[in-house]
Amino acid sequence: MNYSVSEENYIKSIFHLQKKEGTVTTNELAAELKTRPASVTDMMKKLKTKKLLHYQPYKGFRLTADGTRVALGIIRRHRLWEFFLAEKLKFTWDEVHEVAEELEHVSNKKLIDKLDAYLGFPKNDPHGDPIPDANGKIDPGKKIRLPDVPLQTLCTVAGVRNQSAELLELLENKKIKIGTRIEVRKKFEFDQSMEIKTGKQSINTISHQLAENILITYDAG
Amino acid sequence: MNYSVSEENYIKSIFHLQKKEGTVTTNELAAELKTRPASVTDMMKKLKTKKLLHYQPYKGFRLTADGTRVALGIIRRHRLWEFFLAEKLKFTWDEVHEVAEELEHVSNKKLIDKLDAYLGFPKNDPHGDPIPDANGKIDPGKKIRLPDVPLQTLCTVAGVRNQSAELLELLENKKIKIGTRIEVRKKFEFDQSMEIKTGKQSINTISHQLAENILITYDAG
DNA sequence: CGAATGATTTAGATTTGGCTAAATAATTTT
DNA sequence: AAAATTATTTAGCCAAATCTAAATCATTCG
Ligand SMILES: [Mn+2]
Ligand SMILES: [Mn+2]
Ligand SMILES: [Mn+2]
Ligand SMILES: [Mn+2]
Repeated sequence: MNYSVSEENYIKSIFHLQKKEGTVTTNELAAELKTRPASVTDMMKKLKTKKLLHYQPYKGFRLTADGTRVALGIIRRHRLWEFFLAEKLKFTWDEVHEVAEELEHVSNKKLIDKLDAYLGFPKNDPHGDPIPDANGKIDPGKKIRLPDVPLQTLCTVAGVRNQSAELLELLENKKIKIGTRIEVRKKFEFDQSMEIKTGKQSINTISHQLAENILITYDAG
Repeated sequence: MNYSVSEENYIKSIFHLQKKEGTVTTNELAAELKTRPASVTDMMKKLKTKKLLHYQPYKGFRLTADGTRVALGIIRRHRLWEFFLAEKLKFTWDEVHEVAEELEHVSNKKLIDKLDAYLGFPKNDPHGDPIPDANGKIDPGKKIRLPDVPLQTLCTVAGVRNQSAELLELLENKKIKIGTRIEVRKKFEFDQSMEIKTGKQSINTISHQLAENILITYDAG
């Protein structure tokens, strides 16, 4: 039940990559981790024997339920430290990630749970991303940024991250408001723009900047 | 200028061990780190090529000035985290060491200096040990526990760690009071008792419990 | 002094995580 | 449906940090 820094970095990357496509390829993961495809294959075999990964040679991979639980633990640590760094140590939001990248690997449960309590059980890190609780659950009513929603998942607009007139104008034009039902159909690698379906039928393309400012909740159930 | 977790653990252990005897032996260090003498020899060669160590085969080793600087950086990180864990996260003093043992290896200077500031530049960790400042200096007027003083180093009694009648009675009997000049002559492994010279000539043996409660400062210069 | 003893180093293996180059599988073109 | 291209895995190395067993150095004692 204890994983090396290297294993943890692989697990976390797989978790993030599979949000986009459901399955992760060797080359994608190698690029993300700045390593070589052959090294990825080696680690995949290892994580498979540890039952953290569904993996068939040549077919890509996905985390198992166990793997997902481990990933959420790492993400919890990462985001709690980011919150601490920004809130208490006065790092700016763009500096916290690099430091949290190291702190996340100190995996003492009592430390993290006490840190969580000390920080007042924050719901989101300084980038707006949700912080899993001690059981690895993300509050079901929790607001998530639209780019973090998996494809083909129906959800509901719950808020925006800033109140500028420019943003509100754009939202009005796209007919997106609190309560709008929304589903991401496709994400374009090139500029992170995405095709969404809102309401009953209308299909629309929105920029990454816009998507980042839309918060949603998953639908009940 | 960046060292592995393993290198750091070796460096820190050498620093602590050489306080007692000035020089450290292979077997001592192997016992301390729960590893084998052969592994120690390998690492000593490596630290020597990095100029952190004075080392002649069969002759034991000592940190160089560079090695000492590195050691003080690790000790600074360790003790600041211990202070944080006790003061902010409400760990008890006997729980902090184990967690700090991991956190000390996250060596981001900005992180540590901001943590120091956030904590209000504490002078001592929860065990009473002094915390080196950002330059690796221990406040020259800082109070150190007598067991942490190297052998044959003249220093001055500056305080005690508790005010119980029992302690004061013993101190009076041994003729130790604030301002007494004191020098540790010998430490006995068996019970950590030590032979000290106080004032002009009197040689005396004191227990570890007593020594731990005597705080000293180094003499000027 | 010269053996015996104990401490230390050397030699040779092992594990983990990484790399390059070559082989093989899958997909896309023609 | 081949051929060409791209993706992935295999094979063979390497470096760091460990270990065990054997060799060597240093010290002590008869
Ligand atoms: Mn990381
Ligand atoms: Mn973040
Ligand atoms: Mn450590
Ligand atoms: Mn301490």
